[in-house]
Amino acid sequence: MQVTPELLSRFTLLNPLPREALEQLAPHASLVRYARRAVVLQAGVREDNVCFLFEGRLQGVGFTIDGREVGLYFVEPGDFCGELALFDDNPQPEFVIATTAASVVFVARNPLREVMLQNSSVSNIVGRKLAERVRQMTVQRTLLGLSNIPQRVCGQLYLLINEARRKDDSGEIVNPPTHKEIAIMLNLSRETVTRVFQALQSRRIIQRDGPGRLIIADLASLRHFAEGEEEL
Amino acid sequence: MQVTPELLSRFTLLNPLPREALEQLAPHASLVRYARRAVVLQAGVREDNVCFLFEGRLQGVGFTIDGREVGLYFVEPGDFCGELALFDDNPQPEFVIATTAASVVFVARNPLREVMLQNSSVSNIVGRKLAERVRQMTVQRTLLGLSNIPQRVCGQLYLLINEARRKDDSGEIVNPPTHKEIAIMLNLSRETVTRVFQALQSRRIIQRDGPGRLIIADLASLRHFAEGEEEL
DNA sequence: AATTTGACGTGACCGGGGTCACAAAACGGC
DNA sequence: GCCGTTTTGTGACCCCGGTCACGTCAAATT
Repeated sequence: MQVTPELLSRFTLLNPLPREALEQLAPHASLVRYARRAVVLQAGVREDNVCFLFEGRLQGVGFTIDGREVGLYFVEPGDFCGELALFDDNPQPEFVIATTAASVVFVARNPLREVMLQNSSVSNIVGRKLAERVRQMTVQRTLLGLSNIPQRVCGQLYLLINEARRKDDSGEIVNPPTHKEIAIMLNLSRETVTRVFQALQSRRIIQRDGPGRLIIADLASLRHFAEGEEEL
Repeated sequence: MQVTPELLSRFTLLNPLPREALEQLAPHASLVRYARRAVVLQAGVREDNVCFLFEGRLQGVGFTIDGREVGLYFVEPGDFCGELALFDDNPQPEFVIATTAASVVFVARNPLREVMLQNSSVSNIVGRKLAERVRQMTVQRTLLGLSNIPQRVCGQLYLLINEARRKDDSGEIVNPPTHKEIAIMLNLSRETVTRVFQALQSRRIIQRDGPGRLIIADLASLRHFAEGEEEL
């Protein structure tokens, strides 16, 4: 489906671009809808598109040699993935999979790369974004160092809230990831995540609200657990 | 200590730079020696230098809330770290520590950034390097997904050889990391790494050669273990 | 040479999270 | 609404890597 410059400008990465650049990119962009579980980006091959998420949620996923899934990061609406293709011609290192029905905007890599080079301020923006991803990966890796498992889960939950809306002492996660999706992010089994969630629910810290909405009723307590000031 | 353009050009990142750019950078560069265990880059503060490793080995290290060390990556001679400062003003996310006595070349971030911007081909090189780091982190994270622990250790060992010299079916690691340094990379205890090393030594797969040299006698077997085709 | 330090080696114990096996509930499509 | 599919919930068992507590050894420091 065709994409307008206006749609492109709604992404934080592209928003600072001058109008002309957006018009240059629009013909090389397309809007694609994916069902839950669909593969958005393939691992091991050179992907020729950068993928901007419009709605839904994506997850970067790797696989170990013995076939175990490894969760790498989540992509929230407005964010993007597959940006490594802008820097070199090496293959995409991980799969990107839709964890919910999602619509994404693909922008062809070569035109985007040209825009990046011509507009020197833009390559800054892209670089800044990539740097931010490295920081995210570092935080995520540090989470895995926690030997207290409930703490690890709480830390992940807290990160997920940051990415979404957050109020003073409560928050919510729309279309929360499944327990399994969280589990592979944290090197845990799905059952363990379920048990931690149970404990948090019985303490009225989190609360399900129908389908696709998780309410954080007591954000302060969650942070305490995440920071290890209190044991679950 | 003063740094010559020639010294700068010995780093793969800076090597493609034109002579004039190197001369522009040299006055803002300095050679510093560090003892083992010294902190080369501080976490949580804005670092004003990019750090090029001349000799020795560095390790990126994070700390969990409960004080546990988390190994993030190794830096081998010729490589660099602290490059995130080139992209934004946010703090350095992790510590970088010398695992052996090391000499590094600090290049002030602002001049390097300017060289990067003026020489558009150079920003490509930096971006490419950053992309490569993301790929490395992805591989490292995937290693942690392996539930078979000896396999995990073998995989790490194999990565370490790649970064150093490697022949057809044998190799060596000079100044190998300590067991503890490997352990924190893999979310393992030091003892577990020791035991795996013992197993590999008794099978004549690896072999210590005095201080500071680890010989991989049977690279093929090591790869088999790393790929899970054989159980240790 | 004596002392200290840090790395390596090794055994015993134990606890917690993986695994397996189900059951229940929620979801989605028709 | 109904039914297949997916997700969530829960118990029992058990293995294996963490932890602790040493001992050994080589190198650096005095």
